[in-house]
This record gives sequence, C-alpha cells and structure tokens, in this order.
Amino acid sequence: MSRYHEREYLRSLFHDELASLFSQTPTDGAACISGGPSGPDTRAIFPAVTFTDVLLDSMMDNDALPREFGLSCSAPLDVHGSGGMTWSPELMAHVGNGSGSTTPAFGCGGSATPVTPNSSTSSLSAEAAGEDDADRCKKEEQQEEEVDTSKKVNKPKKKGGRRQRAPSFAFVTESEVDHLEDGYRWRKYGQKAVKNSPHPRSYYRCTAQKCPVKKRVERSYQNSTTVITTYEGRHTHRCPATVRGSTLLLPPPLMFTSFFQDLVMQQAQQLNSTANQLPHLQQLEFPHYGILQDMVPSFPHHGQP
DNA sequence: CGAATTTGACCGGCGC
DNA sequence: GCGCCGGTCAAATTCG
Repeated sequence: MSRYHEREYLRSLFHDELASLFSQTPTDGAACISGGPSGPDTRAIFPAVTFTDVLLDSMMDNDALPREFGLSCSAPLDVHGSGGMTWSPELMAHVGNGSGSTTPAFGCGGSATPVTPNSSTSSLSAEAAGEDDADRCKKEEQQEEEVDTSKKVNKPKKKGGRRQRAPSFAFVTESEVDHLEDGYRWRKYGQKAVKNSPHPRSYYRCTAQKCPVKKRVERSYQNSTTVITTYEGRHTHRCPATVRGSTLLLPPPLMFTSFFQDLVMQQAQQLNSTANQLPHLQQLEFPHYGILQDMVPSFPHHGQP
C-alpha cells in the first residue's frame, strides 16, 4: 500500500469522528468549533483544512520527530485583530513522556499575524504526564488543602513513586515577546536558568482564585526567536477576555488551553482506538503511533468544572 | 497602596 | 549519600 493510499484510508477512518466535532459551514468550507469552556458563544473559525488532514500529515511525516521544537508551519494563521481568526492547525506527533524538560508529544502549527507583537508561528504539543487524571485530581485537592494550611516551602512528602505532573500542552511560537497574551491573567512566580540554554525559563500561575493552571515560558535554545509555552492543568473558570468580549479576538493559545485541550485529547483517544485496527500500518508506517499510544492513556477525560 | 515582578533560598526527584 | 536540576516559595523590590 502506498503512502497515499494509507493516508486516504486513514482519512476515511478518522474523518467521521472528526466531523462530529467540526461542524462544517457549507458556504466557506471552513470548519467551526463552537461551544467550549467559554460558553456557547465561543467560536473559532477554521479553514477547510481538517484535523484529519493535519493529523494524517503528521503521522505520515517521518521527519516530524527530529524537528523537535523547530516546527515549521505549512499553514498560515491569520489573526484579524478585530474581525476574527482563521487558523490552519498542523498536528504533528512527537515523542513525549513528560520526563525532563518540555517534550512535546503532539504538535500543531500555524503561522500568525500578530495581535500583540506576538507570534508569527505557533505550534501545539500535548505532553502526556504518564499519570492517571483521577489520581492527579485527588493529589491536587490534597495539595490544595495542604497549601491552604501551611503555604510553606516545607511541603508534606508525598507517598512513594515519582512526582506526578498535570497533563500539559506546549506551544512553540515564534515571537519577539516571551509572555504571549492568551486572555488569561498570569502571575509570575519564578524564573530559572535553563541548563544548556542562554534563556531563562519563567513560571506563571493563573491569578484566578483556586485555579491550578500554570505555565512555563522559555525560549528555545536552538532558535532564540522561538518561544515554548507549556500550559499545565485546566482553568476552573472562564477566560476573563471571554467574559469581557468575544474569544474571536483571542490568539491560539487561549483556544488550546481548555476547550481545545479537550478536543485534542478526544481526538487522541479516538485515534488510539482506531489505530488499533491497523496493526500493519501502525508498525510499518507510523513510527510515531507508539508515541501516541504512550500519550493517549494518560489523557484524562475532563468534565467541565 | 495594592498588585505584580524579581530573585535567592529551599525542596524533592533522580542519576551516579 | 551526594550533587545536579527543575520547580516553588516568599521577602524584597518595582510598578501602576
């Protein structure tokens, strides 16, 4: 079977499932996502490129892995400051098990016209943390209680096993500014020098009360114009920018942080189940599938707060 | 004056 | 056990 036929085969397998998440607009051919964490008014307009396309592109792309963070973006992302956003995601499969520094497992790219002096290129990665979400939620609850009572550096020791981290999404963005505006409010709580990198890593926490979301921002040491933003956790509140206005004005990172995170996770789970029916393809033509397989079980199923 | 940032210290995980 | 490293805390400082 040629790569083309494999691609088409997978496209047919994935498309129906994906179509259920993308309601097609017949007039302009763009796929729309509506709903999401910001309520029924949230809507992102996607170009005709579907997730099926971009996912397959990534799966068929054996060069994706070596590219690591130097994600090139084939599809333009035009963010119109006042009129809305068009966006062509490009999903890429990457190795990622959550160990060590930011390691993307699932990438998406596009290029952007800046809203702020921000990105010209952005990519998404979902980082599997190798943990059960229910366990993590319990831990977070415990931690929250503990933090509320102590707020000390001397944190209670956790029971055995390695420390587990929340599932996270990393964005690779070409930008002159480190801290990209994403509609949420963040408070910087730390900055550390990164080994083998001239650029420090900054740590931010969502300023909303009891919101556990954190993000790390660092510049790629390989390409100083590239900013790696890693979101960790889920917002327990609506986006302040959404409350004030329309999310159409928001840059991609917002789209990923909550609702889109769900979407990607759902797709990853579906991809996992579907790909199980294709052992030959999995083994022969999708070296990255193992990556997804490793990643998917770690994807939690989130309920809305 | 409150909020946000900076920055050195501290902690825990991990490899050797 | 020790040292390295990533992540976090919190006092001090800066900003609006």
